Amino acid sequence: MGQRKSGHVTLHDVARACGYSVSTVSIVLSEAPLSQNVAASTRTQIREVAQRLGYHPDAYARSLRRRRSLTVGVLAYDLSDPFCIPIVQGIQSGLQPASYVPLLMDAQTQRKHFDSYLKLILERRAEGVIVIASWVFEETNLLADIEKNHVPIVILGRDLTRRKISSLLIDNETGGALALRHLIELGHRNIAVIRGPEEMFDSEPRWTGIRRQAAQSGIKFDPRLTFQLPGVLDPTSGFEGGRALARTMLDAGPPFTAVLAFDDLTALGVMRGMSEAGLRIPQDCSIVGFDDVLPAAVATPGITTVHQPLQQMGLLAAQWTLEAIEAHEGTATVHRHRAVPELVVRGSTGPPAKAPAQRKART
Amino acid sequence: MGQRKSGHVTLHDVARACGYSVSTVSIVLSEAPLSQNVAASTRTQIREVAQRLGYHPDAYARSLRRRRSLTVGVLAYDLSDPFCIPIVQGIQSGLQPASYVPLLMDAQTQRKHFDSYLKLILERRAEGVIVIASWVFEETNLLADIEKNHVPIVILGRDLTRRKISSLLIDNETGGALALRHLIELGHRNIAVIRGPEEMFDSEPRWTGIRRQAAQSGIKFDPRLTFQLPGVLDPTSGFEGGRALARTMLDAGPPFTAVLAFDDLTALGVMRGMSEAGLRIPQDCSIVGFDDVLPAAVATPGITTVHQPLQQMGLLAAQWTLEAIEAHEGTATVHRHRAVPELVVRGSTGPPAKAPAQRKART
DNA sequence: TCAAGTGGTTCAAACGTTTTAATCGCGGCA
DNA sequence: TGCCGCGATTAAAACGTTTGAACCACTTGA
Repeated sequence: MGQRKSGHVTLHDVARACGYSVSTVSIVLSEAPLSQNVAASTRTQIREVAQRLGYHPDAYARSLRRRRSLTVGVLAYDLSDPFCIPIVQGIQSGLQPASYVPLLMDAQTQRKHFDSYLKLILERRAEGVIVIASWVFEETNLLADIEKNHVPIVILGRDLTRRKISSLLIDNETGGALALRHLIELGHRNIAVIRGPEEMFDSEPRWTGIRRQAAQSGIKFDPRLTFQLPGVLDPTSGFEGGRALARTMLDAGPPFTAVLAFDDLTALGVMRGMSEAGLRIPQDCSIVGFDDVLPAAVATPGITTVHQPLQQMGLLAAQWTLEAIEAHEGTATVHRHRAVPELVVRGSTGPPAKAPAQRKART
Repeated sequence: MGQRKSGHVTLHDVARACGYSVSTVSIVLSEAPLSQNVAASTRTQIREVAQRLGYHPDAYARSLRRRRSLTVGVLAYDLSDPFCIPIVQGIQSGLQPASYVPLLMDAQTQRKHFDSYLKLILERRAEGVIVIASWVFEETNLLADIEKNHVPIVILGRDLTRRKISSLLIDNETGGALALRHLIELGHRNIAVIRGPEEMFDSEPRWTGIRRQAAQSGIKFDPRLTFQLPGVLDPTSGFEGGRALARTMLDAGPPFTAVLAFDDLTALGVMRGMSEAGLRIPQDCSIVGFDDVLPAAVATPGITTVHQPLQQMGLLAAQWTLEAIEAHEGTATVHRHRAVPELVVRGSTGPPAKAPAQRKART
């Protein structure tokens, strides 16, 4: 057809094809206020031609001129962690009504990706940035660049309010306490604990909450039954870690009737490990997880866990971002919110066995 | 500082700050061939100032001028389906080396999103489009628009080669046959089957493969043990469907020793349902899934399933796209590939029980 | 008759880059 | 002396839009 060098149909093409000027066509197709002055016949004609040629406005040219990208960068540390998905969906639905679009980037737990995607988001002139950071996220100096360019940031999973960055957190302490309390209320006293890896921000506060609750209930943890996951590479390593630790704790001595796992994948790993050792869940040993991700919900028995309102958190993050964009240069308030966790009781927990957990069969 | 109306630092700002012209600065910062002619001292000075001001080139202006966006649109039908994630990761790693960036959109199984995101991808001048379509994907006329604008498309999960669109498929027939054969080899004869919902493209060929294998092995399915999942809303509905059907099949008569489920989530649902009825997996009933998604791998027992090389498929899709972009207007070959499925045997299958499955306890 | 609308349409400048062609001072060469 | 080449830098046009201001041919009110 009448295509030019570039493969795309432009305003020019449409203008030429219907005999009007570029301006008129633009006014009509972008439904500018002025389009009321354009004769109705002209309007329909232009629209018709545009449709026929398959015209779509060039977002680059448009954003350049309008100086708005209607884009919010979303940087997730790893999409293959089921934890991220509901958050992203929440963000998406929060952005929707303002007709903003997420520019979604998956860092795949690699620092270099993290940096380059942050740069990319900046170059694409996202009007705001939302970072989902459960780890990897060390204070890049790119953050400084983002601030220099006056792009508002919201961070999920980490408190950076002291750096004037709105932060959205899970109340890990309360969550940890909640999980432990549940076990205690069921009657468990000898409880094995698996702490998260050092690199994760969630590990420490969760452990703090657990100890707080333990102290409050007059419970002591046997150090021989307190473990720590090694550094994480990918989300499934939590599973393998839990599985391995299950054997360790069965082999290495002291009796216990329940396991408090760092997160759901770890809990699932423990469940597998226990099962391989011939134990039944929850009759021989109760297991609690954390996060309430999909695999925990659809396992059998379902994993009792601490639910986090991930979707709402995503939504809120989106709203904060939009608000900050709106405020523009103005007084962008720095928010902080701790989402309240909720215990979800499923089949993996029950009253303690009379005889404490011990290996029943060999694999 | 010396900021203008727009919050962003521009080439102009840098030029003014260091006393050189915009051209020189551009040449240096974009490392154009000409930059060899620029005095070394000038170069370092410019770089230094740019760094200090936090300059990042405007992707909009740049792409507009260069007429390249270095972007490939990726439209997933639903990111919350764990099925999508490995594909997306594959795509990402396939795009990486060519320094293309995925523009990732999640249609969330909503038709309207699908359309508007496809439009958006077009407007953002993605140089190629990859569609992950297990359903919802009816022939939008937007597809025609994409073609009019000469943007190459690759589609995953559907054969559209007759419309000259490169298509990447799972060999559902072989996969279905594989799953059934496994059960037969274990000695199962009375097998319940759960077919996929009509709306999904995978349902029919998978069922065809199953019947082919059945005929070949001289097996007949009892129509009272052949079910179909109702239309799907979200990925978890497969779970609920399976759970409900487990009860149905136990209640409604004929004996069976194994269940062939449409996909992993359904299989997990069946497992839950069976367990609630007091049956043990695999002793009392074997279960096979399809897809090999994360929840199936980390459940206990692990779900025996048909693995699909999702990541490689994503990679391949990315490579095809890049190739088509490269060819540009030229002879873009239309590819078709059927990925070969592979059986993954886990704990959910075993030899048939002496006594066929039947309800043991009430919930 | 003239000024002031009015409805319909267009000019032209801008947005922030990239890139081709030009500019400029200067030493060397014939 | 005039010309060339050279190294360093810059002017200006283009990419596809949007938009305030202008334009034009009318009509209308005074």
